[in-house]
Amino acid sequence: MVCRTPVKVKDPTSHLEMVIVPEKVYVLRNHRGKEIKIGLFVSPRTGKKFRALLPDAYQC
DNA sequence: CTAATTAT
DNA sequence: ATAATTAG
Repeated sequence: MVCRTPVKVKDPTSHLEMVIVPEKVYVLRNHRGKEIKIGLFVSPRTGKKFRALLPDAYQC
């Protein structure tokens, strides 16, 4: 799932709230059916990669 | 602890 | 191979 929709996430490295497009998005579903969405991001400031929770209603 | 993904 | 990510 490659996305273009910007999301507001907190960059853990710079501790800044930023609106960026996730590089990759995937869903975690445990054996009990609980789902969460994770985005893989690259911080434009540090170039560091990080993962963050996405809003449940996020679409690419 | 589990799930999926991928950078390290 | 392991960390990181969330929530219950």
